[in-house]
Amino acid sequence: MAYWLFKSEPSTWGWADQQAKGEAGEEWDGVRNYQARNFMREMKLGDHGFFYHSQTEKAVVGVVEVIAEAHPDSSTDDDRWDCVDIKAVRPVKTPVTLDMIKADGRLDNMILVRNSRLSVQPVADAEWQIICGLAGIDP
DNA sequence: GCCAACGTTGGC
DNA sequence: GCCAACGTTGGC
Repeated sequence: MAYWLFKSEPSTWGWADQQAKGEAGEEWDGVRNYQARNFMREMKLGDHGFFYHSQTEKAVVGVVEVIAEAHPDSSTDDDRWDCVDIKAVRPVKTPVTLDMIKADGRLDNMILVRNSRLSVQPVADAEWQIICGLAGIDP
C-alpha cells in the first residue's frame, strides 16, 4: 500500500468537514496542479493518506483512505483535471505540527518540508511510520 | 499582511 | 520553444 498526504486550508475544507462525510467520503476536487493530479492518478483503492491543515494550524490531523481511484473532477468541465475520493478513517491523538516534522531529522526529505506548495504528495513508508508514532496512532 | 517560491499563461 | 509577467499558495 502506498501512502500520501492531502493538504487543505481548514477554512475551505477541514478535517471536521471530511469526518462529517463519513463512509461516503468526498471528492478531493479543485486541484489544478499537474504534479498533484499525477499523484492522484497513481493512487489505488485502499491507499492511506494524512490529512494536513495548512495556514493557521500547519499540522497532520487525521488519516484518510482512498475510496475511489482517479476520475474526472466534477467541479470543472476541463477534462485535464482528475481527482480521487477519500474518506476519514480516524483522527490523530496528537496533531503532528510542521514544527515537529521540521525538528525531526528523519523527516528532512519530506516533500512537505522541501516543497511546501504541493497540495497532494507521496509519503514514504518510513515517514508514515515516524509520523504515526508522533501522532500516537498505529501505522 | 507580507513576501518568497513556484507554476502557469501568453506574447514573441 | 523561450521567457517575462502574473497569480496563487503557504509559511512566517
